[in-house]
Amino acid sequence: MSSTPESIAGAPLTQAERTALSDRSMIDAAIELILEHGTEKTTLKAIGEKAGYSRGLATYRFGSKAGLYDAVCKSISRRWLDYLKAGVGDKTGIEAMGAALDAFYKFVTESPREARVLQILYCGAASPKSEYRETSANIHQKQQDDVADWVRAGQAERRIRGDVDPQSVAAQYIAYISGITYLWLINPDAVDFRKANDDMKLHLELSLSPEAKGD
Amino acid sequence: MSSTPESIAGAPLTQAERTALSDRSMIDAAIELILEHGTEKTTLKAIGEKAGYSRGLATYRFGSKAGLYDAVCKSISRRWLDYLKAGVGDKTGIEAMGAALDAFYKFVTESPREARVLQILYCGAASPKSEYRETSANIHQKQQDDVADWVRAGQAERRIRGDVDPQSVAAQYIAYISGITYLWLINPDAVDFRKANDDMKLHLELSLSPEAKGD
DNA sequence: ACTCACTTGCTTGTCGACAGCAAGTATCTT
DNA sequence: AAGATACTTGCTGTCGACAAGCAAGTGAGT
Repeated sequence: MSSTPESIAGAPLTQAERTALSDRSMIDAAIELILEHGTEKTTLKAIGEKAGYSRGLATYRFGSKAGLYDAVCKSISRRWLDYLKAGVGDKTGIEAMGAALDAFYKFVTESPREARVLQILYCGAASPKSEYRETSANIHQKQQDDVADWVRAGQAERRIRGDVDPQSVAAQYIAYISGITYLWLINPDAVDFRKANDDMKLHLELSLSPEAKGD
Repeated sequence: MSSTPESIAGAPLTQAERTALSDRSMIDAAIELILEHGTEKTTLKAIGEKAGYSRGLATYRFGSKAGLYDAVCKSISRRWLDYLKAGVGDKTGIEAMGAALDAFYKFVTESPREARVLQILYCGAASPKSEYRETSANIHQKQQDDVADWVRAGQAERRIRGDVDPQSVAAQYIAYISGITYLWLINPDAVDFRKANDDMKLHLELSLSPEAKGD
């Protein structure tokens, strides 16, 4: 009976390859199932079996349901950061903020499933005793700090008015993205991402550019 | 043996009064427990017993855990709408949007527990099969429509530039409130609500008022 | 105003499903 | 071959849900 799952295709896998494969499979299965049933109604048994393993592997590997969701969260976040990096490059100021909105739109349209699941997980992190709350808080904090840096750089180049507080602008910007994604999640038809982002870009221009009244 | 829970205080209660009392008690208990443990780790047994009843009453009365959370969501929403009405009155345009931000700040500072729980419940509504998703979607949609009306009224009075789309501005505005509340929830120290709202008001002024360049 | 049939509020017994754990088996590694 | 590591299976306590039962409230007929 040499037809173990791995050896069917030929060469046997190393231990490292086996764990990498089962990790990937279970994270993918989790994404699929969260999309369909949400985080609460998705069971570890369903995840393990959909990935082609036993009901117990997910717990064994990730320690707990929250541990698995934390891994999924980090996995999708990495993908999103790739989009972000590719879109923004080393732009700064209003330009960077506009490019990030475009990157986000691209992420949502090209990988809507990942985007949805990421937002669902972020929402789960809002619960008082969520075990991956730190993960969400750190990601949001880092993104907010990056935006604040863009604003500061823009101010240094005199392309953003000097009397705005970078941290506050960044908070507002991140809040918009988080909020619009939530609205899209609970009522996809009610949100026109393209239009909302274009309007946001216009408003950023109007409220941040130094040419306007004041400053 | 006339010392039933109700008759201790004197007059016996009517059926309607009894349900009103137990409903209220259970909703209050749920708010308390959600604050402490989140929605998932709060049990119906704990809610019923904290309210002074049996483990089974919550299920019996609200049908399911989701049914109870739906009731809590609606209960807190009503309170928030009171704040909103009192703060905005019949203002319109940018003024109304500023007043709503002030009302929201007041709600968050005066009833932080309710505000937190409401946001936690909204987050729970993001899950694909959440049974109170409709409730959240409706509330957000209605608020967005109200804001759009303020914008239209402001445009009619020539106090808001005519070339912005009311629906889009409203979406952006609601997204900001939703997003900043989420950020506050997962990391309360990182959000200065007062400052963020003041900045938001300034940016609304800059991007919506017709005196600026263009239009 | 008393009572008896009926309704409604609430509790308790029970069940299937779940997350998590520990002990066991199969597969790699040296 | 023998140890290490990937994975499975047996088990337990707890959960939400349901249904049957109990107790308190209600109202029509006398």
